[in-house]
Amino acid sequence: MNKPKQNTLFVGSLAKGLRLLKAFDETHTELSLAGLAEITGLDKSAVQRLANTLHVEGMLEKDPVTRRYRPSHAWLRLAYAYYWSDPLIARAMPKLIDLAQRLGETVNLGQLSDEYIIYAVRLPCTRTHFAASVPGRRVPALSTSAGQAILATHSPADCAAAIRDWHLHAHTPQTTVDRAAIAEQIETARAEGYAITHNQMILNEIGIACAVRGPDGRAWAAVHCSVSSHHWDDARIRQDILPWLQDTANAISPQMRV
Amino acid sequence: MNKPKQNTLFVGSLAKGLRLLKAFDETHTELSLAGLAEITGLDKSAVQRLANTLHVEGMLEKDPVTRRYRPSHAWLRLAYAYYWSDPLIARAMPKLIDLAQRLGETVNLGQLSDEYIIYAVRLPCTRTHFAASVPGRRVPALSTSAGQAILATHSPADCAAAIRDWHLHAHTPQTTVDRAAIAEQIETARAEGYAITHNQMILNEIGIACAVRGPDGRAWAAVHCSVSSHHWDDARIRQDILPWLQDTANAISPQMRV
DNA sequence: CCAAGATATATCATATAATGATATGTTAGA
DNA sequence: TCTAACATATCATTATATGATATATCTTGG
Repeated sequence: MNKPKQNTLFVGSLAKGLRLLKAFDETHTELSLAGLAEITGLDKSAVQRLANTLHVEGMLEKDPVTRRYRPSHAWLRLAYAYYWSDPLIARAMPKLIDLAQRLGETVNLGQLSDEYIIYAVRLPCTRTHFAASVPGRRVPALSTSAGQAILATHSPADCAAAIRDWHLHAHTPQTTVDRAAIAEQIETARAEGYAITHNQMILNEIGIACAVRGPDGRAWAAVHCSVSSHHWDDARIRQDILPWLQDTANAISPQMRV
Repeated sequence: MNKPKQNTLFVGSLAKGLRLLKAFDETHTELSLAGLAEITGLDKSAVQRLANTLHVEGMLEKDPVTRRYRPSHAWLRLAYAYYWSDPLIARAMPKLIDLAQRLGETVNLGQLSDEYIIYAVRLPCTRTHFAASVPGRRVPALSTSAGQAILATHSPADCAAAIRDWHLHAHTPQTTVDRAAIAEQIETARAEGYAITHNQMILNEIGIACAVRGPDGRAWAAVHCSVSSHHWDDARIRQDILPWLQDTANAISPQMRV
């Protein structure tokens, strides 16, 4: 039917099965066969067989009464395997815990994943919206302080390309969609060594981030702190949060050769 | 070749692909083709095709130099989808955050998953071992305070069957492997309304848990707190932790019909 | 309460697409 | 440099996934 990839070492049935898994997100928390068929673009029969297989294999929960499918606990186990596989997580975790306790504010570890920042670790210290309290959320990198702090460590060329090409999405009316303005913010971040954003993902939210640099000086992750503008202003953030944040980011960064 | 399940609505290729995903865990953080073949029991060619497919579809990262495969960020996104799909998580999260802040100790939400407790939410407030700081870990239910608190809400028959049949694993030299002793502990939990365990997963660790009951009175989840026996004894736990823990568990439990 | 529409489940002949053996290319270690 | 282990590529074969269709079941509105 569709032949999107190279042949003979690409197993289409497996790829289709993965489409079912990826169909679930914030807005699709449980799906019927028909719903799955619509989202994935697969025909009824295929969805039936694939969903049944995933159910038998423990990857999909099935409500016996509504017959709808939901993600299973296996999805959490995969995340657990991820955490062990990424050495950065193990190095960062104890320091992030200390930081969160010291600040009393929500602390995150954001990682660059293509054009997006994915929050791999979240340590919420205060009630926030749900999306900010569970790991795995993915948001456009340009709109986040973490993304800006990371990009500020990349070469000017890579950085410019990112500012030009990467996706943007106005989560709030005040989300910065002007790419020139974003370029300026990143330049500031390059000069100052940290990034601050306002009202990007949600109103009255201030994000502040310091990059976790690799041995070559470039960063692929950032320590990030999210606070409410009701309780904090930029001056106090710079005074009471920034120093600890920078220390933590530096401590996580692997030692450079002297 | 192998025909383990019913036919015609079971897609073998998809099931095999899932075997590759499940091959990764604490001890297998990155795997070569040969390693994957060994763990999954699939032949070289199958592993080659399936791994390539998972890589192309973004489910496996591939180190260009070692040619080894690792879990990708997509695994975290699946967890994110899970969190949205489980209504208990949304209800529990803000209350767990409050509890963790109040206690200053690590707070977890454990859910019963077959014979195991899977820690869906972890809010570490103090440095612990890595396994206890990231969500998704699965441990035998009988060995955890969360599992005992949950089982104590089930019918005596179900409870007895669980104590008889469920898997046990001695994570420490002091892990309780005597099923009669576990039965007693669960009876105590039934009477007291909470469960306490010592040195089950790691030495010098005290676990305390209160069940989150459903509308029918039975529980499938528990709020759990893990503290060090160096800093806490049972008396102080009962006085300074237990009341808050119980309040939180009750607040998460859906209202019963009056 | 019943009928109509939607949705889930089951069946089956057909050819596509997965299979696994083999061959070639590449890396790492002695 | 040679050798062993591993990764990648190729290909004929048929087993396996496919999707159309038929039946059962649930849901909804009159």
